[in-house]
Amino acid sequence: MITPIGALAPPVSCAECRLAPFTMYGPTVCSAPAMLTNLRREILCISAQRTLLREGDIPESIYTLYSGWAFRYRQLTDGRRQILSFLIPGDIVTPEVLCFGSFALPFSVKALTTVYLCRFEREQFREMLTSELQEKRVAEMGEHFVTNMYRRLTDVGCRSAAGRLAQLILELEFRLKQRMLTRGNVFDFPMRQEHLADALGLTTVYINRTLSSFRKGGVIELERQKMTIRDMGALRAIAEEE
Amino acid sequence: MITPIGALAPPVSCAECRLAPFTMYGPTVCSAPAMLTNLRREILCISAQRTLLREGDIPESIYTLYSGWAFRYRQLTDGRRQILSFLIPGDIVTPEVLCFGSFALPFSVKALTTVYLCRFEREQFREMLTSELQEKRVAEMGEHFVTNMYRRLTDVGCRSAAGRLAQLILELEFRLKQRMLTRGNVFDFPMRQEHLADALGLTTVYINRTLSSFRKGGVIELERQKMTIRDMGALRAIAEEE
DNA sequence: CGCTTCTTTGAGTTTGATCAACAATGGTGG
DNA sequence: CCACCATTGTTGATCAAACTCAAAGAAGCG
Repeated sequence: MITPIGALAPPVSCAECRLAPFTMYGPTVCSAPAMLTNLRREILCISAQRTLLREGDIPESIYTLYSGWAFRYRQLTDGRRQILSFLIPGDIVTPEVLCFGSFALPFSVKALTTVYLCRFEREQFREMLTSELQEKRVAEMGEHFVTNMYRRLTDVGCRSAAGRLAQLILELEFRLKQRMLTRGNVFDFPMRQEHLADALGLTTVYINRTLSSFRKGGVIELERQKMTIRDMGALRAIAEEE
Repeated sequence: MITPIGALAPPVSCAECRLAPFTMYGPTVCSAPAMLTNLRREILCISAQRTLLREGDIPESIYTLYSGWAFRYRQLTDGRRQILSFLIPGDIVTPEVLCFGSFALPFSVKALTTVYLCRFEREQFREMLTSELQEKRVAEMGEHFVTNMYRRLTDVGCRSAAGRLAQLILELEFRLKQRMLTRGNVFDFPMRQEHLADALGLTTVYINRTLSSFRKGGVIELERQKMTIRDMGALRAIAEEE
């Protein structure tokens, strides 16, 4: 089942969360769902376009994204913006705060759609994860995190427009599939072309042309915020630029 | 004093290391230099162009760079290469291994000049830093690390060739100054234009033209691997692109 | 000195940016 | 339900930043 974008509030008990089992805090939820529910301080609903966290903020809480999408970005003084990453349901908004403790954020976070967030006390959440031999999970998260960052940098530094876009689509498909948020090759894709442009270091016009070349080539379909991968092989080939 | 590039072997005792006080493990060295020296397993000398660590390696050791420069990079199948970061004397080669423990490296590391490395057992080095209330330092390192990564991505994604190059020069000047490795506005700059190109997502030819425009504008001088910033204000202005 | 690796420069090309106009789309209030 | 307006997406024409290819100079090194 695909989550209707930004529409669902989290259940009262974390035990009923259909998302949690597939996240990095999944094992904790499975072994002690009541504990997690107890730690949850608040459920927040934030509408599309609102800023959740601002560069320089020192967050005392850990937020998990239950439904809807968000993105993390840095803004230059002249208005240009680099989107650092997209957040999908089940993501922790600031994993680096889990790893390193609180510090002045070097980025802002904005809701792309309406989102529901679960708020936890930072230290409690940390202890929960670091206590019962789950440091491993935190470490794993850190690894994924830096690995992903390096991949992004490599993409933006080395790849053509088509390569970068294909790479991003594949990354999102992969992450959404892990969370059981795809149906076959169809999944939510709520970004405006402007977001894609800012994430990939391109302009909206060029994103548009690249997307339509994908469409004309029968590689993807994209309509009303739903992405369909029509030709996975072709998309992979474009991504690898072989 | 500027370290002659890649020429100096570390002293027998860490207490005499002139570099250590300015690094992230500095406080430890200052309070217990003998302990650090005891943990040091080996001193390695590796000549320029040699690969220190390969993508996929699972390092059991922590290496610190005592003298010389190195760089961390990812290579695409078609030969293109993205340099992720440059390592200068005093840097830990794989800080993420300190933060997250050992894992398959998502990048390779190569010596840019001849380098001297100090090798430590990973877990011992970690314990040393995490024991005596110095988790804070590890966390700080992690922060700097991710912050820097986001800056890099933003640079490559948003900035012009001149902006990126200026940004890189300023970053290196800043880091070298912290380690007392500059003399006024002069510092070592051992990279070939090829390395700059691969770090910034540009070509050598274009790096060359951008560098010579900087030179003609009286912004920098670069000769025999020595960089001189002639007009810091101008360089900053180019970097910010105001 | 001779060889190789770097750097520099020129000419021509490409990718992706800019500018501008217009078409869809979606949400709002009447 | 429709008219209206604000976003968002699409397309064309033109432009510029950065790439490619190629060849000649410097520098470094045994």
